[in-house]
Amino acid sequence: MRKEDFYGVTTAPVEYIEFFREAVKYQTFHAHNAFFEQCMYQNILVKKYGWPRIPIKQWRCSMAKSLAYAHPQSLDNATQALGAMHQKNKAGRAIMLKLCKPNKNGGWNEDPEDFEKLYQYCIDDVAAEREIDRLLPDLIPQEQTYWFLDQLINQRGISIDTGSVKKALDFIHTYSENLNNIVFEQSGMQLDRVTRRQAVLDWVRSQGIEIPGYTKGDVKTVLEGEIPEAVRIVLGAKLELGKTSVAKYEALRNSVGDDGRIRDTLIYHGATTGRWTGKLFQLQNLPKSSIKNTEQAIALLKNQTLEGFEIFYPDVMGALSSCIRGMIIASEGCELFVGDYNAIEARVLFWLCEEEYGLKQYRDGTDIYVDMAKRIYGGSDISKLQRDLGKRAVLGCGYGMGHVKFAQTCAAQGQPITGDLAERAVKAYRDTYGNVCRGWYAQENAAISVCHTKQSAYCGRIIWKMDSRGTLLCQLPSGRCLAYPNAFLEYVETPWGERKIALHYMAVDSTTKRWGKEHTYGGKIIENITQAIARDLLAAAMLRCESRGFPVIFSVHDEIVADVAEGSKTLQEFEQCLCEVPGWATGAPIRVEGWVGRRYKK
DNA sequence: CGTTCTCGCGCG
DNA sequence: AAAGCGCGCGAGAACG
Repeated sequence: MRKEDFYGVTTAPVEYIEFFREAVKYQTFHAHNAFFEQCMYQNILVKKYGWPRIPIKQWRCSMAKSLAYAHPQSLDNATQALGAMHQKNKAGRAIMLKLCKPNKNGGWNEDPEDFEKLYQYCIDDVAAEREIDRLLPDLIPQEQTYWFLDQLINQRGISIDTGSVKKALDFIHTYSENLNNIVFEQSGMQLDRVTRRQAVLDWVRSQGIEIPGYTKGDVKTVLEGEIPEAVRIVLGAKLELGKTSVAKYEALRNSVGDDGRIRDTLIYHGATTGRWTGKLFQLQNLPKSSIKNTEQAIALLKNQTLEGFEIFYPDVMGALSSCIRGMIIASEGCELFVGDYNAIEARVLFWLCEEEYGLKQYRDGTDIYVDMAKRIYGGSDISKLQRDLGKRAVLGCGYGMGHVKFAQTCAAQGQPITGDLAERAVKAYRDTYGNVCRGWYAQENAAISVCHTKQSAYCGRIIWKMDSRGTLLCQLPSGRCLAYPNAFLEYVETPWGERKIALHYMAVDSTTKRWGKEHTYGGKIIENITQAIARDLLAAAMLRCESRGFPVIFSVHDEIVADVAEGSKTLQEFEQCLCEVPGWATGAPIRVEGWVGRRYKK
């Protein structure tokens, strides 16, 4: 970049450096997605041009603020949702992207008019960022601390076994090409690959076979029936190649840095409940391994040809999918310390609702799933399968699920049950943990009443209040608030056909990504709060880990992973660190299980 | 031809 | 009494 191109100002950069040297002593630096800004500042201005380093703690991020206030992530959508005066300059953004990429002839776009528009885009962006930073409430101090930790973790990155990733991609490409060739032959040259949903469905139906949709379940059901061999082969190929999980190897290859680490994969407060979400190589949905010895599979992946690998693992794609977690490895001279919170949400739910019987069970170490199974089945001799149903009830019925949905959920998880049994399970849960059910109605009523009166109110461990922008706030025991923007009351028709008042608010729809009207009810509110409290416990533990010599590399909702110098720490110290709870959570019955190893696994 | 929507997958 | 919830990404299909 020519020096006079810097924001269109022709003053010598040296003056800026002096200005920054002074400013860095006492100023904070604000940006929307400050991680990006930090990368550019550190790697270009500091490393190449000698500007002064800005410590993480002097950065602030309006994207983090927007997410924590249950508003959209992107600057564009956030300014729209807030009705800001300054909106994102979309045309300018298009120019920026154009100037970033080579043109068709491989040269660079150097149109001076485009540069003028680029400068204006930068100015507009700063105006929009300033305005929303002003409109949005600051993070509370505790959350600001968690955001600093988030930035540190995202900069630190995660060590990846890049050699094995490369080998797995070779296997995947060869194997899927072979399989697609077979599909091509078997379909009479009608289908070149099985990922074309509509084309495959049309073809299957043309073969006289009925198929409702193209989900794994739909395909499996059809495969169980009497069908032509060609259809069997094509649908079998769909199941093998339909594992989106294998695409994660591609994601890894595309996002790993030259030093073998992936960075910037966590989004602070990505979910409205405060949970971290993921991007690039999304860590929150890595498939669990379905094979016994993943270490062995990865060793074969390293040393064998595809043909050799296939002898040990005929389900090549399934085996590779099982190896993905193992691509995350400890850094040189380090070990992974991994800790998992046992049934964190069920425990937090009882604590939130002051459900004393459930709390006592967890404190006493009762097998709570067996206890629930006894109540459902009415016997005392509980089989493994019956305990499984008890577990599904304990983990699934805390947020108001009805028996029809419960039966569906069980079937989807491979344990189909009768409607009668589903009814008994739901009733058993509600009878046993009455305070949980009372919590649904209490929180819903409190939220609605505060929305109506605008006066703050306690409800158990929660405080509800309205802020000056009309956002309904749900203050958690940690002091953090969940936000329900533009809250208002309106009638809805319930699933059972009744008309009743419901809490409405604006939100980013998690599937459509659009800003729109939503409404909520007791079970959902309790779920939001429970998930949020579990996240607060996790965040507090991550911070403790960091300060006690367990450098955190990521977390997955109920699990913390640290990359620790070999021999410097014990597992017991780590588990102890995770088990502590902040003062606000005294009495929450937490249990942690940990392990140490060189490769990540589940 | 590039962007947006929809479906399907996998996790807690 | 009643209604589980929270995510992101890839690929294809639809749209402009």
